[in-house]
Amino acid sequence: MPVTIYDVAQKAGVGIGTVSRVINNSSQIKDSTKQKVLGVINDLNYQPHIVAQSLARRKTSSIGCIIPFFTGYFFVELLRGIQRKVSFYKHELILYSVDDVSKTETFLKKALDERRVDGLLFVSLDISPEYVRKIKEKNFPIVLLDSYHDELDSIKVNNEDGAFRATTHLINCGYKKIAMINGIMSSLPSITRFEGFKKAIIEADLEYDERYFVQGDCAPDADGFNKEAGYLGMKKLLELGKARPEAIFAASDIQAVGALRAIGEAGLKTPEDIAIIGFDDIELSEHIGLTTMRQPTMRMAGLAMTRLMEKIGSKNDDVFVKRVETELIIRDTCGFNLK
Amino acid sequence: MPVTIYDVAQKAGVGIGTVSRVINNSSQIKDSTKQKVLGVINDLNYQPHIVAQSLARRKTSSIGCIIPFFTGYFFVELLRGIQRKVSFYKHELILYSVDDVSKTETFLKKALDERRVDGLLFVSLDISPEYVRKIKEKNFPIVLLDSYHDELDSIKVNNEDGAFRATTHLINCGYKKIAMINGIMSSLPSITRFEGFKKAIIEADLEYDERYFVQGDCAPDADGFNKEAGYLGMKKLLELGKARPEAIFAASDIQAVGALRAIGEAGLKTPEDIAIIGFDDIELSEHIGLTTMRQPTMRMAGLAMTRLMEKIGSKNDDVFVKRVETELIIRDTCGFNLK
DNA sequence: TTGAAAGCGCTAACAG
DNA sequence: CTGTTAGCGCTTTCAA
Repeated sequence: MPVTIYDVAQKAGVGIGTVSRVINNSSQIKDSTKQKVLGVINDLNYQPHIVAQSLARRKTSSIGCIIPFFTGYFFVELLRGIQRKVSFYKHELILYSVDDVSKTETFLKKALDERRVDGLLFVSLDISPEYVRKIKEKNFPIVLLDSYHDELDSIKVNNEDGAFRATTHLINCGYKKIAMINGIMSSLPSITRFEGFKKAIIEADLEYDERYFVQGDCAPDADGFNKEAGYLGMKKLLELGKARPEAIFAASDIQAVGALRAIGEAGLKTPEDIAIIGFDDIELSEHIGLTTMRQPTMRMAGLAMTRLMEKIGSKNDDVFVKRVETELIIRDTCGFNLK
Repeated sequence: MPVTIYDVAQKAGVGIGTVSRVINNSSQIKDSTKQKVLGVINDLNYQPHIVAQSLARRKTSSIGCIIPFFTGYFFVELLRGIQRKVSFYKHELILYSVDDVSKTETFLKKALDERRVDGLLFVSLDISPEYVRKIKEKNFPIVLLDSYHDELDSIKVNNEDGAFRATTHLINCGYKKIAMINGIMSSLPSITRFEGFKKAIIEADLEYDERYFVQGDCAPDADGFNKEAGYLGMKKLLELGKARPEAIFAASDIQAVGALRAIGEAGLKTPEDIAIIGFDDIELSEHIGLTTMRQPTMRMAGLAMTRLMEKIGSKNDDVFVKRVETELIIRDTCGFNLK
C-alpha cells in the first residue's frame, strides 16, 4: 500500500491541504509546519501520485510527439533535442512513432481525444484539414516541427533557400548538368526544395531539363525521402547514358546514400564521375563524407518545445511561424574546384 | 467543456454505472440498453477521460522505456519494435531517453515512484544494485532488454557466442593477427563479447596478444560503444606500426565506423590492409558494406514487451531469461577467402 | 440487469 | 497561515 497524502497529514498532525501546499511549495505557509511536513514526507518516503495530481490539476504534465520512424535518421536528432527540452520542463514525453503514415491520424485522434497529453509536437508529417479543424476547434496546443500549415504554429527550415544554396554550390563547383532527386511531390518540403533547386538553375542561366528531375519512387505509405527512393531515382538518371547529369542534389541525405549506392554499382565514382550533395546532415553523413545542407535539429527541437510550453501556459491565438536557416557543410562528394 | 460520463448517462436515461459498463463492455448488460448508450456516446462524441480511468482502475495503460540515446543507432531499431508492440497492446509509450548515463537513475526513480507507468522496459543500460533492490521490494514489473541482471527478467543476445563466431569468421578468412576494440569493461556486453573473442582466439591456437585488445576510450558518462571510441581504439592499434593487426573485431558497428575512419586516415584500405567485422547490424552497416553480427532487434523488442505485459497481468515471481542468437552477415569488410 | 454511492489520491476554493 | 470540503471523471461494490 503506497503512502498517500492522508498518511502524511495524519502523521504530521495537519490537514491534507497543508500537505498539498508544501508539495507544491505554495506561498503562504509557516516555515515550521513546512519543515515538519517535509520531515514526515521524508520519513514515510511519500511520493505524490502523479495520476491523481493530473486529474485534480486538469493537466497531465506530459506532451506527445508524433514522429515518423521510416524517414531515416533525421528524426532521431530531433527526438534527442525534444527529449532534452521535455525533461528540462519536467514533463514526460509520450512517443507516438509512426512507421506507416496511416497511423498518423490514429495517433492524432488519440492525442486529441484522450486528454492524456497537454500538447503535441507534430514532426515531419502532413496534417489533414480535418484535424487542423479539430485542433482549432478545441484550441489544442500543438506545434509543427519540420512541417507546415498556415493555421498552425510551426518551426521549419528554410527549405527553398537551402535547396537554392545546395544547387548553387554544385554550380559553383563547375557542374552544368545538374539533377535533383526529390521526395513525393505531395509533401511540402519536396515542393519548396524543388523550387529552390529550379530557381538556382534558372538564375545561373542553366537549362532546366525535365529528365533531370526525378521523384522518389516508393511504397505508397512512405514519403519518398528514403534510401530506396534515392537508389531508384539515381538508377533512372543513370539510364540516361551519356546524357546523365554531372551532379545531383538529393532532397535528403538518406536518399543520397541510396544514390551513392547506385552510382557505385554502376562502377562510377564520386565526385569524379558524379558529384552529389544531400540535405539534412544526419550523423551518418559525416561518416561517409557527404557534402550536405545541415538542418539545426537541436535548435529546431528546442524552439518547438519552448513555443509549445508557451502555448500550454497561455492559450493565445496568433499563429507562430519560425523559419531557421540551413548551413552548407562541405565534405567530399562535390569536388574541390570551388568558385 | 468536454462531455463526461454523466452527460452520457443523463441523456441516455441510465446511471453512470451502466455507461461505464458499456464502455468496458462488461458481461451482464441488456443488449437494448447497450445499444441505446452506444448511440448517445456516438451522438455526443464522448471519449472516456484516460487519466480518470487510470486513477479509478489503478493502472495507467502506459509503459516506460529507459533507453540510451548516445550509443548509436542500434537502439532506434529496438525502439521501433517496442513501439509497435506497445501500440499492439493499446498502451502508451513513455520515453525516457538518456543521453548521459547519470540520468538513468533519475528516470528509474521517476518511473518507480510516480506510478505513471505500469511497467518498465530497461534497455541497453546497467542497473545499480540499489534499484534492483527497490524493484524487487515493490515487485515492480520490469524487463531488461539487451541488458542483464540475475534477479530480473531479461532478453539478451548471446554475446559470447556472437563474439566467438565473429572472431571465428575472421580466423576463417585467414587472418592471424586479430584485435578487438571493445566498450568499457564495466559493462556486461563488453565482458561477454571479450570472452567470446578470447575463446575463439585460443581455440584456434592463435596467440592472445594483450596489445591487440583495446577498450573504447571515451567520456566518463558514455559507455565506449560509440564511434569516437572506435576511432581512438583503432588509432592505438595503428600505432603498433608493423606489428599492427590484420583484422579487427569491433564490439559495435558504430565503433567499426569510427575505426574505419581511422583506417582511412592512415591511408589504409579495407579489407586489403585491415579487415573488420562489427556487431549489431544497424541500418548504416548495410550502406557501408560492413560485415557484422546481426542482432534480431525486432524479435528482441517483441519478446520483451510480451513478457512485460505478462508480468503486469500476473505478478509472478520467477525470473525469466531469454537469450537470442546473432546471425553472421557477410558483406565487404572481411575479404572473401572464406575457409 | 442496473442505479446509487463510495472511493481512487490529489488540488483548490472557502472559511476561519 | 491552515483545516475542511467539494470536486476531477471514472470504476466498482452493494443492493435492489
